[in-house]
Amino acid sequence: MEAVNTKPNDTPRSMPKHARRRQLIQATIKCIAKKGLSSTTMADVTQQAGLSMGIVNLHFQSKEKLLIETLRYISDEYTDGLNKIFNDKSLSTEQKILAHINFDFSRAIIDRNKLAVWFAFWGETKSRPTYLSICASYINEIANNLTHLFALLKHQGDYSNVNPELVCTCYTALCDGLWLDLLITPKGMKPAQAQAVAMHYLATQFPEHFKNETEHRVQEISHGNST
Amino acid sequence: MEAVNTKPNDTPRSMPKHARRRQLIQATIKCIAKKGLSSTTMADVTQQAGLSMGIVNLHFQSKEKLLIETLRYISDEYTDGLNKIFNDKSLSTEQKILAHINFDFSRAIIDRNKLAVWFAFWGETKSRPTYLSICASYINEIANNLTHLFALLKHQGDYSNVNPELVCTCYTALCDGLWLDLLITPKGMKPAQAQAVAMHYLATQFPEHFKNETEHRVQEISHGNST
DNA sequence: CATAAAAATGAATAACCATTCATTCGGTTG
DNA sequence: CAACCGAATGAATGGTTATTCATTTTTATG
Repeated sequence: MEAVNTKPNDTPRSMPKHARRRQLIQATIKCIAKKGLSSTTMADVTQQAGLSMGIVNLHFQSKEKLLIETLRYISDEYTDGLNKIFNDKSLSTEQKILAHINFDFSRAIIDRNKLAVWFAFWGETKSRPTYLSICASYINEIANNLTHLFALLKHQGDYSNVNPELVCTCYTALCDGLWLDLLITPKGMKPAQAQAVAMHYLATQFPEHFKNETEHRVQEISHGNST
Repeated sequence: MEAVNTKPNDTPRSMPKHARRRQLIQATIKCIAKKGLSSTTMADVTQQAGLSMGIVNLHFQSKEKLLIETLRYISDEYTDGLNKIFNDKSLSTEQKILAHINFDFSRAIIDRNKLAVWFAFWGETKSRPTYLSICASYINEIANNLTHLFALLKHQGDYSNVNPELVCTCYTALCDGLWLDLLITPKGMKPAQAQAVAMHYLATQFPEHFKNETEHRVQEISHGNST
């Protein structure tokens, strides 16, 4: 009964399998961010993890499978986080949507390392059916949940001509596009700004709920405004 | 043995240099779409072009330079097309914005081969300063033009609380996000639909100008709507 | 403590790939 | 037509890289 601790201690020869796999996946993310997907090698990944060459094949069989698991990892992290919000019974519809925005632009998610990984994989979906199907499935899941939230909100105000599906498509695309801004112009676009932009759109659809929220956010950020 | 050529006429030993370069760039785009950036090889590209191995180094010195020129090619094609619109004196502000939407989702631009290329390069910007700077520069140029158009439109209606910069950021991000939808869910999202979504956002900001335009577009596409 | 099982190592291997350059080809010129 | 020259070729080269596996290290068991 040696209660050897499961603490973030460095390389206790034997971590549980899934932990070692996770360590390698995290190293992969760092490498893709640092060198790009196209020039990330096994040697890079194992070195980044502080382990030896053969370790990836031991745990993942092949490089390709490591990459697939890496995509699945960030995609699961993302959907799990969102599902916690969607399933939280203590939150109102409005609060869930606010929580979505906060989550979508939270540190853990829009960390530029991970953004680079997202885009790298998106860029390969056309040639790798496996990547495509992983992406397609999380996209559908989230779209269903969001559409449902917007449909609920529609009946909590004077929103008779809101089209929940359309709003979901628009809002989702907007968030993805803001991720691109965060990746490409990190100096020019801050997470809080991105959030304000997303909120600004929601306010156009659900002014009774989000108008005030929007105005103070946008004001904090942009100084040149209405005349 | 299929050397799918861009030109009707095959390989007249000596094309003008720039034409040969363009041929190789187009082959590169096809290869990136077909195999992904990370496993596109020189052999792939030259074979796709129906030419011999050494040809890329002859015309571009290195693979890396070929890739840079490929990014520059699609980025120039994009900005040139938009600049033609922005500089067209026969178009009103409103017409320019409509032309932007049409262009942004026109066949030539949202061809899925090219979308795959865009995302592949975006995914590498974090590790390649050259890619980043090419992207940053076209993004800025377009943002300036669009912001200007929105600022002009603001004074052609009752739009006193429109913030042109904010609208530009939002609209641009939205368009990029819609590109992602077109890339990843090609079966689920058609170009015309993407246009309708973008238009829908513009109508929230400039209803006097785009409201009608939007309604008929959205109706054509989505059937479940307002109640 | 001895032994077995599991995990990890990293040198060796084989496949792959960008680049080079001596040679060939095709068009042009005088 | 002959001589020339830039364009194009593609076999050869040398550097990388994913994968393997015999060996070593660590943990678990009795």
